[in-house]
Amino acid sequence: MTINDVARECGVAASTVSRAFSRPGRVSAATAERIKEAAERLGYRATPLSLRTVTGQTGMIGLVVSDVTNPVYFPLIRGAEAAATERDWMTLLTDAQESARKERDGIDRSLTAVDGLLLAGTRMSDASIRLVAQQLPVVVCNRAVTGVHSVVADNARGIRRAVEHLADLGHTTITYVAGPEASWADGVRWRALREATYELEMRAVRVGPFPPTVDGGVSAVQALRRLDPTAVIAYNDLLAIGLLRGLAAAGVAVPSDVSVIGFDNIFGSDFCTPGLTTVAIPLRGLGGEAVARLAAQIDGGAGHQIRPTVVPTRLVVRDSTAPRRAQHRRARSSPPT
Amino acid sequence: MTINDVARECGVAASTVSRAFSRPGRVSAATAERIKEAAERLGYRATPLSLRTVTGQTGMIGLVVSDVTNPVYFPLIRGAEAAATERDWMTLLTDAQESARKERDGIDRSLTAVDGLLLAGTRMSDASIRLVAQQLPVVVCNRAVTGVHSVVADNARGIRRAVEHLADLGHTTITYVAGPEASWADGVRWRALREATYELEMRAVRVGPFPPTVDGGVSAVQALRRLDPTAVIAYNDLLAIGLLRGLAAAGVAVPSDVSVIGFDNIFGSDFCTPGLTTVAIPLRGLGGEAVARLAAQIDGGAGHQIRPTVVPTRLVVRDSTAPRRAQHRRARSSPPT
DNA sequence: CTGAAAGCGCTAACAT
DNA sequence: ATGTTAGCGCTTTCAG
Repeated sequence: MTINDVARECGVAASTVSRAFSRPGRVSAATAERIKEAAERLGYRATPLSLRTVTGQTGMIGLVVSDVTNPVYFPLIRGAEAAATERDWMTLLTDAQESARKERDGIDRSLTAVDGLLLAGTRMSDASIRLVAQQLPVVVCNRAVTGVHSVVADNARGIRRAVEHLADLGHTTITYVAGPEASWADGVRWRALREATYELEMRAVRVGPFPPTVDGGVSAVQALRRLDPTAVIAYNDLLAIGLLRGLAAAGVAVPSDVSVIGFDNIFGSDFCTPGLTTVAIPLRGLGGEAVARLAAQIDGGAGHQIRPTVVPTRLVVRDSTAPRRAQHRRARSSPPT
Repeated sequence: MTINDVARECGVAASTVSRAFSRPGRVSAATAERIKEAAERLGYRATPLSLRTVTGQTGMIGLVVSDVTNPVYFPLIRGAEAAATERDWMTLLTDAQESARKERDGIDRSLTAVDGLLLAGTRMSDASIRLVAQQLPVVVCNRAVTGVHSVVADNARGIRRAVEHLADLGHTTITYVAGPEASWADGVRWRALREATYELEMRAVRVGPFPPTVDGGVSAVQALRRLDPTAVIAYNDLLAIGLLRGLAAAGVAVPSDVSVIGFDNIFGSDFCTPGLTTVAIPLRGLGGEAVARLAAQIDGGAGHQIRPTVVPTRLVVRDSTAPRRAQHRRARSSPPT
């Protein structure tokens, strides 16, 4: 069923059928009606991909995530999907599976298929990203790359809130459990932590890096125990949840022995034990915002301001944080109160 | 950069360039080399979407999920993604957002863009699915539809194992907390539960339906408390995790007062409290298998056996199941042992 | 308001 | 082994 079949059926030219669909108003109401009716009857469906050859547009955007399996992306994907659908775009999903090569390949293959690209959690270098952005509209999520449009969370403010919260609870030293070194967010969070602790006259300690997974968190506990911290902020919730498990297994009580704070407020951070105090990012909104920025580039052409869009963060206090324990926990035999 | 630019650069015909890429061996090694070099230099990239007009193929498959936010789909999406990439296909993702209309729309829009369609957790009627399957290759995940290719988990065996496990623990009555009525899996699981309990001379009780979400599970607790069950099997893990939370809030101890079993083994079922005993589905494999079946249809043409591919399930025993409590729990004031 | 014709990037006959 | 030609489904001039 092509546009020609519909045209023949209605006794009009193919171009008229085309106009009836893509240029409403440039065709008389009567014929437009007739055409739509015939199209419906014949079961004709527009083939947006044909446009690629003639207009250069495909009506699709690419979404490359570093790992579809990571719960952080759930709301982000949905937000992007919804915003794309609203603009009548379809979403081409690519899972990099935490592999730089797969990511590059996926981007390469997307390049000619999409009108724009969303990069979420990319592991590529800034230079590589800029190279891609030269070829088509790109928006990077949760990372700032000079010269490339991006949408980032207000990491610094989130960390600041977390540190203040711990300060209120009487903590004086905060241990940061670091995520991957290639992660832009990890750098920003650690820096913000140092600044905030400095201002509040606290101490900051860093351990890691660790893989940003539950298992990574479990394995981090060993390093942590030597430090015997009273307050920990983890790079993200996955790591924090792993910490919770590892600490429980080691007989360290959270939050009475040590307070733990995560980042992202992912699915599961509310029903782990204890419920995780964490910095929430409006990931859904972030995804939508990213698509909006992409749309601005695609429709509006080049230029505009290239400064990152910043979405706010907030601290969600649950049960993994508590006042600092009075004395040193070495006397493991001390009876519980 | 088109095929023509490369052709001009090399002093050959466009068709030769085309052949150099898509029909290796039908062009002399020397020219092939020359062409590839020039293409590289000019930054030419193949545009697979153009093929749609001439070959009818797009090199993309569609993946429609009822809710991208549901953790069950993550391994499935990844499995499908990986299998598709292996075959050099790209994945067009559509999120139905639990809305039948959005699902229909998404499918409609995919129809002309993809070579085949994977339906995961579809809410459509069997008839509608068959209608779609008439228009292009379709594989349904986790649901059997006569006349349509499908990949399903061995729900019955999973339930059977769960029931046996509870029987071993001395339980005599099992309460099933049902999921959505439109869900094929819900029907199958409940039926299997009835059969298994019948064989083992136990009793089966059903409550619900409830939305298959954590909140749904929390709200199900009210209905459950009237029944005062000793063993519960929930439609899925989301529901089961909600149950765990609701029961804890109501002061009912799991597993000593009541055993709870879920289904799916989703992310989070291991770190909720207590760890959830659940029936695991190899979702990743299921997604890969579904793509394989799709490939068989696309390449191999029509026909073949249309019987569902069945992937195995297994029971993962964690901490939410225990021997049946000795006496009736009404005396809420009885001291803990 | 509508038709005719050209052309998008590419491949598939059909020649040579 | 390679060039020529036609044509895929669609939009876009350009006429009328």
